[in-house]
Amino acid sequence: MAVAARRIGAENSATRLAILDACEAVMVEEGYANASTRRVAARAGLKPSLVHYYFPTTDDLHVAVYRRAADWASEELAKAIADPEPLMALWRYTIDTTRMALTLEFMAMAVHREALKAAISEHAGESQKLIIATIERALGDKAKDNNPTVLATMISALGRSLVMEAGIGAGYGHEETRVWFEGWLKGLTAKA
Amino acid sequence: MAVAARRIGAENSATRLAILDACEAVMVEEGYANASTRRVAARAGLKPSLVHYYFPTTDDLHVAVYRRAADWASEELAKAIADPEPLMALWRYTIDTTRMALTLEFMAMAVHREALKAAISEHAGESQKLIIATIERALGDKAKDNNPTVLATMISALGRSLVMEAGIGAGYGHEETRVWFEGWLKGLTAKA
Amino acid sequence: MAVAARRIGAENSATRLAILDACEAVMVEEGYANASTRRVAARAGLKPSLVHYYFPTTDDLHVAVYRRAADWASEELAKAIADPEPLMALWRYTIDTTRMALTLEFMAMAVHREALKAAISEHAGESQKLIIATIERALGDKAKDNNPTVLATMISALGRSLVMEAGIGAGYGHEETRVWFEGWLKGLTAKA
Amino acid sequence: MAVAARRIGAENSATRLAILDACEAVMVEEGYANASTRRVAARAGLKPSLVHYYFPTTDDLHVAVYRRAADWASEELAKAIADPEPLMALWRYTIDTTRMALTLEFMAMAVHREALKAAISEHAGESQKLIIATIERALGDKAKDNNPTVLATMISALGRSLVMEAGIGAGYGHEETRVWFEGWLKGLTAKA
DNA sequence: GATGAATGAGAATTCATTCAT
DNA sequence: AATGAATGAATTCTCATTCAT
Repeated sequence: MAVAARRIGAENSATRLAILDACEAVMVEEGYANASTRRVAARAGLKPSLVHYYFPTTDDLHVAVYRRAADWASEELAKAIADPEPLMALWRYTIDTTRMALTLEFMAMAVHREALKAAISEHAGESQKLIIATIERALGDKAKDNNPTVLATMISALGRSLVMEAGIGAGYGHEETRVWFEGWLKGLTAKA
Repeated sequence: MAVAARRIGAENSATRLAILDACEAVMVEEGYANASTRRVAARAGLKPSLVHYYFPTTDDLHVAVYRRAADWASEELAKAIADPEPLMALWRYTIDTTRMALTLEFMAMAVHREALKAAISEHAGESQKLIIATIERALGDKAKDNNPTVLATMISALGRSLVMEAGIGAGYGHEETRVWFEGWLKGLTAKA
Repeated sequence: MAVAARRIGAENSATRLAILDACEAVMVEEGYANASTRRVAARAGLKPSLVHYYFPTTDDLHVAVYRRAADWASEELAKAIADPEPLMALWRYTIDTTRMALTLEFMAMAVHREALKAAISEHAGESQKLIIATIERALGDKAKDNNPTVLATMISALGRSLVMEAGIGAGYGHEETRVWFEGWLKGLTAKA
Repeated sequence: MAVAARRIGAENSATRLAILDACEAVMVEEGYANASTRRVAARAGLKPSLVHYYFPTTDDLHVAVYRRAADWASEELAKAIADPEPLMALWRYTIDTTRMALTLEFMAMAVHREALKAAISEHAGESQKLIIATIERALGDKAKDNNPTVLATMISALGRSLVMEAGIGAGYGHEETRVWFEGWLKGLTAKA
């Protein structure tokens, strides 16, 4: 678009943040399909027009919410990596329900939205590499017997599934698996 | 299943099936949020009123699509279980992209829709039990070293993640994991 | 679009015609830029949604109004051509203020709207050919001294200008020109 | 002109001129209906507020654009009149596509806008008188056989029609008429 | 079994305009 | 001289749903 880049005021104006918060809340509670500018505005106690003032298109809003969430996630990941027990910290980071619920909402949305696809894909790749490197470090010698890439993927996959099924109330056997997996993870680190 | 069929017209009228097909296609291609009765009608080349004639509410339609998909999935699962190599068949069943893409769409939708939550939860539970039993049988003695419940959950989790990330174009390290996991699965079965 | 052609009921349902009438009126009185579905609905005493039911997009509505007007114009032209004094009848047809005001509105609109451009272009070409043929016939021998194509173009050009400037309240010298031109036209026919 | 200038800031500040240029461009390319302050601002690479700073209301902006265009036109007309071959120069001035396209846009707009109606009407009257006087002078004795007022009106009418139809891609027979008319005009002047 | 008509709600934008700084 | 914030009104369009035939 030819439009002069509409950087609205401070990237961190209180209003802007309120809108992002509201949108995030609506997404988690009612699903991405319901995160309309109207609903978000209502949730934030603002006029719909104001939402459009800060985020010209609904897509812009969604992407902005994603970016902020992704940035937070990166920070959390950085902390986890710095933990004395990085594997367990990684696992806790992965099954953090609140964050993961939002992530899953974005993943569902992204399947049909190019703008998000790109953003998520990039962030996911970076995180994944970081995680693999951390696991490698954490395992030390044991990395030979336990492929870090495989382990990283397993952790994400399992974490996602647990949160996902908790969301639908399904999940027969998940508690049992969680317990077993945590025990196994601890075993890995303990001897390492 | 708990949901009462609010269907009108023959259960298997060609029109009814065409509507279900169209709805499924829209869901996979454009996401559940876009599976409106109008879009589905357009896709099927039918009038919107006709869709409402068969499925009074949009929810009825979505649930009907889910029910049919779940029934198909159950049949596929039954076949997999009967396979001479049940573990590998289970794995192939799990990572069947087309089916899984639809399933993921339903899972995303269900988080915010009670009617589906119940339906999915029930079906998932039944499948899971069947899968666990199959794994137990397939492993025989080895079931002691490889908890079948954990294995079942791992298979689903990994399968879902692979399909999910393929959908977004993300997935660093997934191919490597898939290869490793299939090898490991084969190893299990080979000796079993 | 994949949508099943949405032929709404009888091409001549009363409602449909009321909408076309209202749109035409708004266009003439407030200009094409104000012929919004809302305004048209208000004018017709109908709900805006109903307008969209009959004309999915605003463009569809505008084009439909144009087509009807063009059909009417063709009929009027046919009558004029059949008149015992075709040249004068043609002139009267050309400076029919009501019709011409609408035509001018469409021409202004068409400059920036492809769908209309094509429709107008086609209709104008057909009419022009008919008019030229008529003039040729009316002039008989005199066609040698008065190029029918030129005359046809002059008649349209002058007619348009007169109506146009009457609309703006400008038009110094137009009355004088009109009188002179009509006298000249009469002279042509008289001797012919 | 009658309309009071509601201008703020220097009459010729670069910004003000940039806004006028942008508005003119939008009008020609997208039509007056799309010459909103926002679109104009975007086109000029400026903030919408700035446009309102220079032109409090949208109408002010449109009128200012018209005024400038009218002034330019008057200058061009003056040059044409001073030409050794004033009739041909007048004709070239009339069918200058760029200028005429803008004029037609204003005429279409003026039909429904009082402020413009007055401005255009006044300017058109002045120009017309000037043109008639010029033709009278150019024709000399021949003015008896070729009514200058009629000729002036013919020239405008034909010029407008040619540009108008070129804009819509219509115009069967227009080229032929143009050639004939130019020949005729030359004939008039040659012998004069 | 099917469909046309109608409606109210909601969604995404766009816009002109005001105001405080 | 310029601009960010805010707002209310309009606009186009989509949707689910109801109803009468």
